[in-house]
Amino acid sequence: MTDAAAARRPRADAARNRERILEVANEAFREGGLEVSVAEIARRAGVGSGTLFRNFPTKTDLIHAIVEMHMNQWLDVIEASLAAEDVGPAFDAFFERAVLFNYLDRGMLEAVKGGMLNEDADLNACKCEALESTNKLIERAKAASVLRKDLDADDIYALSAGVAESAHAAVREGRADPKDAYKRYMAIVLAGLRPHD
Amino acid sequence: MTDAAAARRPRADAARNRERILEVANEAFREGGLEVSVAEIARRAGVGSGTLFRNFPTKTDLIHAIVEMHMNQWLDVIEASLAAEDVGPAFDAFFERAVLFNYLDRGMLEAVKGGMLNEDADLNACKCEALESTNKLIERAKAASVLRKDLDADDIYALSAGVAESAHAAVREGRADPKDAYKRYMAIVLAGLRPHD
DNA sequence: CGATAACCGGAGCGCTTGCTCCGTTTGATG
DNA sequence: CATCAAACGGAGCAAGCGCTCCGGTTATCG
Repeated sequence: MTDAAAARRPRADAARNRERILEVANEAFREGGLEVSVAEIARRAGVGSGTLFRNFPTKTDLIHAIVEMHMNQWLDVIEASLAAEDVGPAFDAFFERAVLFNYLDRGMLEAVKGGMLNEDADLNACKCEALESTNKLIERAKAASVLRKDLDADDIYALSAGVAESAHAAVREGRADPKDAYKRYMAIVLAGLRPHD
Repeated sequence: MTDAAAARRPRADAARNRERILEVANEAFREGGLEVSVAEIARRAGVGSGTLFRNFPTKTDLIHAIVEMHMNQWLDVIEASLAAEDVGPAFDAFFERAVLFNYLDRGMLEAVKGGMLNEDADLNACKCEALESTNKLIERAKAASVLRKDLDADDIYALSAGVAESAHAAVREGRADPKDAYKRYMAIVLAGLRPHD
């Protein structure tokens, strides 16, 4: 077993290339969206397209790998939010991170919109876990009366994506500093999320 | 002059084809977004691609024609909203129409997002006129205390696009009737748009 | 009812994209 | 250091795109 594992350990340069491809692809998709060509990514990674396709037989496979990476990081975010003390600020901070998740990464936003999470079993499992944990957070927020009662995790994620899109629109028109363009719209939606009196 | 005008009047079949192409393209873009191919539109219109390109030398030209069509209709919507009596309901109804404008037409949403309005002089003029009229409506809403004071027309359009995207997300997850999926999210944003007490 | 100019359809061009194939190079191993 | 499977790079393929070109068709009008 140890032999087999050792024998199958990839060559050093191969491992380095794989990592570099993921790194570069992540950055490229974040800035340029999923339509960035595979050739472009290979070029930026200083690698032939053959090498790229050996690691990720399909462009979709490459995207999946990156999405999975982000999803796992996201699960940590949820966990951290669940560990916070004050429910009100915790929910607001969580919502801000959800908005930023969509706002800062064109690729992820497009991947989610394109329904990539639903077509892959692993990612779907990840997503279900995230939804479940998020719903815990949401129930607490409802109990603390900082959130309308007629909303669930899916709604919150849908709304966070919407805020990100609104902010993108404002930036596109050159009417806001890209650094915090999302904040005004987020504040509006957060206000709308409070229980009505 | 009459002779020249008459001589240049297009042939009956040509005019019919042009209209049919616009009709079909509008529908195709609405449902499938701007990435619908020109060949596909020609096919659906029962026309050769040569005919299509004679009427609209560029795919962009075709899109411009449709966008202009919708923009003119939109100017009427604004005018009608300005003519309404009760400011509060008028603003809410206007916002709903803005949301629907983005929600029901993938092509228009993408055209706006792609910055097509800013690159064309005619459309840009149309857009400026729309923004100006919309700001009148907004000032009235502010005066009637149904709208935060720190917002303008661009903000409202950005937010309406965001609501449409949120609704699209909900529909994509199969969690809402496409017919009125936008209503819940719109209500939330509208609540957030009220002046804070 | 010709004659003719306007109009038609679709084959085909050039380009880009995701992906494959294969001759060459290179890191690991005894 | 020699050996060789493993990994490399990039030329090349098929498919799809926007767009052009041209031989055939047809609406229009004297």
